[in-house]
Amino acid sequence: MDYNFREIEKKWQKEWVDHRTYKVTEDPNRPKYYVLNMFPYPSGAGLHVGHPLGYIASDIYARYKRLNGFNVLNPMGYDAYGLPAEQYAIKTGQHPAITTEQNINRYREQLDKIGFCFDWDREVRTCDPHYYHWTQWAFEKMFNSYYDNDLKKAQPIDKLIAHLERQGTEGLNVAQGDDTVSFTAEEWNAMDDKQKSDALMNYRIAYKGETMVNWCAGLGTVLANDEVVEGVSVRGGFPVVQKKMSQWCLRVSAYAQRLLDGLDTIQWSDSIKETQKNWIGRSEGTEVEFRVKDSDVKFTIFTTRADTMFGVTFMVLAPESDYVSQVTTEGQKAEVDKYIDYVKKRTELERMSDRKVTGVFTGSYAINPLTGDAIPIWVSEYVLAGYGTGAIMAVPAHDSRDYAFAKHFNLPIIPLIEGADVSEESFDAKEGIVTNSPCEGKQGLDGFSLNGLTVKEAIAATKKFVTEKGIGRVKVNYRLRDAIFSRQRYWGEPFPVYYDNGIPRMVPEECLPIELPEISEYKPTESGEPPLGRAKKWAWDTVNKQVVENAKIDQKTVFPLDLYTMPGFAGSSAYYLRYMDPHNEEELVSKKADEYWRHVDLYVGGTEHATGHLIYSRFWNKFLYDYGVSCEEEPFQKLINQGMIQGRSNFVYRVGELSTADKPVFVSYNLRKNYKEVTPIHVWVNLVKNDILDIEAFKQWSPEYKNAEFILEDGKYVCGWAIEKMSKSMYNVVNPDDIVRDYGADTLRLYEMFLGPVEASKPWDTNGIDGCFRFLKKLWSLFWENRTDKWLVDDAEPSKDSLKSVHKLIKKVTGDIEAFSYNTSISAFMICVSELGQQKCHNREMLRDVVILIAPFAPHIAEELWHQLGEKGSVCDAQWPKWNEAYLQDNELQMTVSFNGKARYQKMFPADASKDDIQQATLDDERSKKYLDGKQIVKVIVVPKKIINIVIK
RNA sequence: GCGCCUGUGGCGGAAUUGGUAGACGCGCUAGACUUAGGAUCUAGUUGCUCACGCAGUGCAGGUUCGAGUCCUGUCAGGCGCACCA
Repeated sequence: MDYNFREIEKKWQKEWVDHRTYKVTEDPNRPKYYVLNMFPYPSGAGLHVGHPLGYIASDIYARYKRLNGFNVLNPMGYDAYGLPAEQYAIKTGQHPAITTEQNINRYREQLDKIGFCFDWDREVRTCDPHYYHWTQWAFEKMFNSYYDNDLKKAQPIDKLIAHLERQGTEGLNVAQGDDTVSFTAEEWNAMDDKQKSDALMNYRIAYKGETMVNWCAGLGTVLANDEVVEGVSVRGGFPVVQKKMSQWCLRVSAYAQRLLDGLDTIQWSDSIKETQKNWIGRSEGTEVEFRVKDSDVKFTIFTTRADTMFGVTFMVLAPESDYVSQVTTEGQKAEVDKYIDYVKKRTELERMSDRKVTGVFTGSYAINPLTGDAIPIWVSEYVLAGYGTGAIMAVPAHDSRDYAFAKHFNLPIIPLIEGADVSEESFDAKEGIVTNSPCEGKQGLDGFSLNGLTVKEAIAATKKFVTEKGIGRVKVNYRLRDAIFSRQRYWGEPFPVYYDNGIPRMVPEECLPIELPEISEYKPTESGEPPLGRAKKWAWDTVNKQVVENAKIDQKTVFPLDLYTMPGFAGSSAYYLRYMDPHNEEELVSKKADEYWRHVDLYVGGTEHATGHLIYSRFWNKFLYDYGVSCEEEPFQKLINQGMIQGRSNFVYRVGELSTADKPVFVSYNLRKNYKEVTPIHVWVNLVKNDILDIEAFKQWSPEYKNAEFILEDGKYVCGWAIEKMSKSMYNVVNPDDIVRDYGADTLRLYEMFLGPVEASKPWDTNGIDGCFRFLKKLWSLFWENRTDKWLVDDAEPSKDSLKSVHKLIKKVTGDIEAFSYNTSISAFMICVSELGQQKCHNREMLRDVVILIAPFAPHIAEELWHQLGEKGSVCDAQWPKWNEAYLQDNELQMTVSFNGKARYQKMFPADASKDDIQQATLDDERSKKYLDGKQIVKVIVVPKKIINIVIK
């Protein structure tokens, strides 16, 4: 009987579906394990071989855990909202739901062929109202919450309102917007609804704010910071400008410290933790208040170099800063306005590509609180409005940006560190002894001086001094910005928000979900409203039927609904919780399910989500944790980042001087140097095997190659190759379906893992796949003799060698899977199977263990062999074998004898020989005499089981 | 500029705590069986050398009886952040 993978795989995939082999339910008697893949966005292109890499890796781990007695949750679903379906809809008028559904079906078909152990009963789709119900619900919960800095957790907004009613903003320590507002209880109580609503927006975790946003005209929508790279949109590469707009935002910044601290409690790679740390950007410094000369205006700056306060020679405000208008003098107003106008017109891209020194003097002076000096206040775009306070003190001697500015505008530079030469460039290092603080002949405030201290000491001393004097305070700043949460798009979750006289109100919880309406066209409206502006009738229906009735408001009133939709990361921020209890209509996840599954134990996905999804969902989960909805503060315990699979393109070489329009001539790779005009042309990789072109297939590939001629080497046409991104235009996309058809799913699974470490990026190269295919055939031939079709399995006593081979394998594979070192596991399988073959071992027990071990990697063949061995049930429910150390021991040890660290010869010893025996026997050995030869023995080092090193002089 | 990671044959990649570098696979070479081989099997395959041997993990040093592994410097490639005060 041959290894007929087509029949085997078809048969078992059907059995698994029929028997619900992978269905999982909460079972308090078994330990749980939660394996999760980042769910895919179902794109129209379908899967290529790179996509399943992570799924296979996690599938192996899930199966391994199950074989070890764990109750394993391994779900799959779809991140179904997204831009491509919507852009396709704009072009063709086809509803994105239809496109998405088609793509999902295609994905599912492809996934099913690979033999994953997903529990499809738990599938979720972010675009399903039963699912986004809970996305909207979480948003409402965030709207109705604020962040208490003392308790370090989210709290119901009612608690804050009660505080405001009692004592205003007095004694409040909460996360809030950039402008700290304060008012009394009387003032609060005197406010009308609209004013109160506006004031609360400053505290809500989900809030609507007038903020600087990344506006992408090309996409017609705003974008979050992680969706913009180098001034252009990640999707589409359109330019992005900064614009002030009223948008929904999430106060992610409130959780900055917890997001940072949480990283120490989870097992993620250093590089991704580092990326998140950078993104959060914690920076400890000092805030100092500067008074404006001849004015009541005061403003605050943030600095990490408090030690340099004696060297401040000018101040700089961000162009967007509110202080600009307050400090600009009449005489400078025209020039400042002109400058601000210029800055506004520049896109992010321009700002980044040309870093010109620009700026303008406001006409005002600030008073340095330590020296009493009056220093000019400037405006420049190099100071960012979004970071710190949007204002800085400039110390040109010790900051390169300030230095460039000072040189350009001829402002003074005072060096503050002994021996620092600032004639050519600034001295930015945070080291040295402080001088000129204050300068000779001058006096610091109350005699304050930093001279003679190290930089570190000076920073500490200044912090202490300004705090005591009440002119400053220690402050921690974060680079992490609040997430802009609304998009001017159609294909996303609608906001459960309606407007009552301009006041945003949440749709009552019992009316959720607010379903995405049908609209006639997917473009923005003529008046510039988002696409949902076209859904007037729907808005009326929804509001009246669902909201107004419920709120018992006059039926004739039509409240406008919010016309925005939520961004892509909304739906992916809590999907791991929903998988725990996907059909629950009452809550996001039941207490019981959540407390059983708790959190994802193993999360597998790409690094590209490091500063997006992986930050947002940690934030989202922490918020839900504060309310006890999620019982773990960190959602993803261990994270594995699978590498990207690049494409391996093949080329044919067209010879210009020999080709005509209807008869092109191609030269084989190694002969191309013999011709002058040789043009490489991408050729579809499916027409090439082991870099040899299938000439007939190539001729049929395209009409223009019908009459092609070939200059061959050794009777073959050899193609060139290159590593490129896997893409249609390079003709290097490899479809897993083709591999499954030609080699089977088990070979595909093995080969994807054998390519290299899961975490490494590597090119797909089908050339090596035969090795894995051969291995499975060899495994098969331990059971069946191909020629005679004879069943070989017997119950004869296994030899010592066979026991050793199999137990070595058990030990190796167990260790390797735990370490996600799948490629070395497969090597071990190859060695073991080849050893058993040589030993002619067909022992039932040995083979049974091998079948269980291979089951996570190649489940189909394992299941088939399992049944042929006469075992009952599925191999999935077998018990993972344990190795026996006794079988692994040798009765003889082969050790290497070296002299002065140089290996010389091999020597055999009894396994139980003592160190002294080994040492003596080695010194007595004839071969040793040659190297000893009258030299003195300094030391003998015996490394157990490995090496004897004799140090001689 | 700051931070992080990686450098091993023709290729993908192996090497517990420092202990015979190159496992395993691809490719290549030779042989066997074949009408045939892009099937299968066997043997070989880091380089130089007929050989004994010698050299060898980006480069230069260091620690050690012994370094791919540890330390210092340096070069190259990749990733993240970036006018963040």
